[in-house]
Amino acid sequence: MKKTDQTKRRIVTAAATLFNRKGYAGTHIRDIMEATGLAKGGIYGNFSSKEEIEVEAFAHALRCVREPLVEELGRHVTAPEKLHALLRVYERYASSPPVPGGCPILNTSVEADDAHQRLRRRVVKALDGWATMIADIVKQGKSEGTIREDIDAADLAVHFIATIEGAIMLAKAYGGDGKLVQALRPLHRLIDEELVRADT
Amino acid sequence: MKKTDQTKRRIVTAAATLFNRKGYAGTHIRDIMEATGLAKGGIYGNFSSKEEIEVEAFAHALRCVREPLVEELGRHVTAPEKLHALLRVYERYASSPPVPGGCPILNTSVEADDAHQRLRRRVVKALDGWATMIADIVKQGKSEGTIREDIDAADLAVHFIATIEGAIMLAKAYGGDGKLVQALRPLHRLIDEELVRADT
Amino acid sequence: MKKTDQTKRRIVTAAATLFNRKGYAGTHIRDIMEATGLAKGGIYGNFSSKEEIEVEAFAHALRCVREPLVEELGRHVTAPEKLHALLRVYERYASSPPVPGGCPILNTSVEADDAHQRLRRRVVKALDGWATMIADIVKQGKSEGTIREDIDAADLAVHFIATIEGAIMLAKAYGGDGKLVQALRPLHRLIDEELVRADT
Amino acid sequence: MKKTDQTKRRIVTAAATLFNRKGYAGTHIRDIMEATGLAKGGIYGNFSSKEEIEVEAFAHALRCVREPLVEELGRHVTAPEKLHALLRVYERYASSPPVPGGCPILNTSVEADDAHQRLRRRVVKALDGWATMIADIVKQGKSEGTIREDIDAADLAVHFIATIEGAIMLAKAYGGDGKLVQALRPLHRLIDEELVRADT
DNA sequence: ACCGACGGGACCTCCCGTTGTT
DNA sequence: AACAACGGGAGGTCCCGTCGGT
Repeated sequence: MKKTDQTKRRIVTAAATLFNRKGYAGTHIRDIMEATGLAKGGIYGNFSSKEEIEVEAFAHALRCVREPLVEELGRHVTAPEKLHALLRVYERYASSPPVPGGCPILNTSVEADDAHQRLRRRVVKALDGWATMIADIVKQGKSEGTIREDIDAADLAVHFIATIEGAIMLAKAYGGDGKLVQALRPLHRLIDEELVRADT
Repeated sequence: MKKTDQTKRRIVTAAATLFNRKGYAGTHIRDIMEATGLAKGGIYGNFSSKEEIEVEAFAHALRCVREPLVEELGRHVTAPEKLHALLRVYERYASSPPVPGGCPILNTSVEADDAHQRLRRRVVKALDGWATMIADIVKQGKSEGTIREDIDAADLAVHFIATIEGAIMLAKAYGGDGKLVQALRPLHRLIDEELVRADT
Repeated sequence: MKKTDQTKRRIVTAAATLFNRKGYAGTHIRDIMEATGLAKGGIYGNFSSKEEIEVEAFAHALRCVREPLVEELGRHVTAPEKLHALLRVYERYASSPPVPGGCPILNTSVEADDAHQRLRRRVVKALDGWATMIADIVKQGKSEGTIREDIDAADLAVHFIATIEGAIMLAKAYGGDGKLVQALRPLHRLIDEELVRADT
Repeated sequence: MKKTDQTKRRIVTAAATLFNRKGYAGTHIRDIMEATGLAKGGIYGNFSSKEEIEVEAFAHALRCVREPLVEELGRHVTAPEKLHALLRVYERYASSPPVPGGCPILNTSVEADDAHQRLRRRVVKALDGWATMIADIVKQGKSEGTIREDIDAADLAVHFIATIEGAIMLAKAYGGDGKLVQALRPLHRLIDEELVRADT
């Protein structure tokens, strides 16, 4: 029972990286075999199909992405600080991403067309969760008086997510983190301006 | 000569849509055959490989994306108006995209890993061209006095592009244009605030 | 009418060389197109199928092989001289073959299995003709008193042909004419010994 | 490990016959599938490419050719006897060849043009080995006093090989072993004459 | 008479998933 | 539980031959 879980974990971990780097269609069972050192039987004994691996690997990638973020947010107190910290977490995506290959949400969303409804639904759920997380920070900021009351939390959350994801795409295309920092800089300024005005 | 070009165009057009919707790895020659009504001979008589189709299809998709944008920008005079118009063009991406399947730059960038260097370079070139286009509008705004002098044109361009691309990703994931509009709204406000402050 | 023949000749000549070098299965219509500068229509307007080209190309190759041989034999009078001359003709096969690629009879014979009965029959006819030619020389030698009466003309002819063809094979494998000369040398000696003994 | 080797052997054996009969270009994977009863997965699980099968099949064919020859030579003592025995082995090539389709060295040599350098090198190696084997017999004959000292071992070996190969070609073309025996008969006589003169 | 586009099919290779085996 | 062999099928490429056009 424990051995099984360990092997499943090995497969899922390796697959998550491969899928994130080469896409779902571009990653073959053979790649996972090589990455895990397992034979075919070892993989299909733990998963019934490639799609099942895809779903679990995506879930695993999400956990890898979320954990360090939540941890980092826990280190800060006020909402603006948390938002700044969130941006800084993503600014490190190019140099040291939680899962190699960029943001799994972005990558999966782009590839998950009509033929991958299962993954598409998971992507939406992940995005909803992420948006809620940001919106909650904004609400906290309103409660604690650090963020203006007339700011639409949902709007801001969606705006942040969009910019962050687009910035990660740029980072992947250009191959460095320069564009990432550049793209997110206005968000830092946005946070400070909301705060300032909140005081006024 | 005319017949060939016509058929090539038919292939490229169909392929551009297919690639944009299902990805490069996820689109098969068979799909292109069905979409064009051609047999294999008809396709490989005009292109020597799938990769060649990919490259030309991406170029075609770029033209489809750029043309309506340039056209729309030409209808406006001042820089802020142009920037608003640019955002509005992309807000229509969910309901009526120039190429079905979302933004070809985004989609190609996400799929183009180390194994597709040729496409990756084209993506970077496209992004550079787009950034230049936006930066030029900002510079024009400075000249005409509608945009503050201390705005960094390049930063703003990258920020816009990131947000727009991320918003298109959201639109594709959620399946409507609600998130798109939501994500871009702060950019509209940003434009107006730059202008206001420029007056001050 | 004259133009057609000229084009057919161009095709046949080019095809003969290609077939002799790369084999029938290994030569494609595209190769013939490139070698002749013709398009598909130009080829299939003169021949109804690849097999028809094969048959005519083989016939052409045979003529190319036979003509210089007959011509050379005509320059000599006695049978032993003719036989020596014949061997010398073939000793030049490696450096300057009448058709590039070796002996078309050998090449065609090896490739012509059950699926190429038509070519196989032509090969046999060519071999029969060649054997007859050699046997006739031997018979002439007997008449003129230069060759012993108890020599079997047919046996000698077949022996010569076998050795010559095998020697050509060696020349192709090794890439020079050293082995060719080496393999045929005993035949020269054989001729002289037959003559000497005939005198005894 | 045992199962694999068995299947590989099955593939190699079947392929050797097919290649020898229909040529390398003329033999398709489908033919090997039918001959072995295996599916594509079974073949490409044991060999990475058709070329790899070609190389191994040629090596196998060589072994099939050499073994009975070496065995037969071992049954004789003196050099002339061995040479006669060698010829007799090849005289049986038409009726019962070690590999159906004729001599693999001949067939491979004829087909192996510039595009098959790997096979061509193997052919040369096989021919060298064969020539050495014959030359060694001649040298043994000189030592034991059954063959004249002034006979060039290498020349004789090459001559024998050429005649034998050419004779096998004739046998394949004509479809019986009559020509084979006819072509090799002078070699038998040559052996006896060398012996006789050695005594003088 | 020749060109060039195309249909249709075959070939090699690879890939997913199953099965027998250890 | 993991391995290794295999079935079955699809994908990209190429190739023969036809047909409309010039």
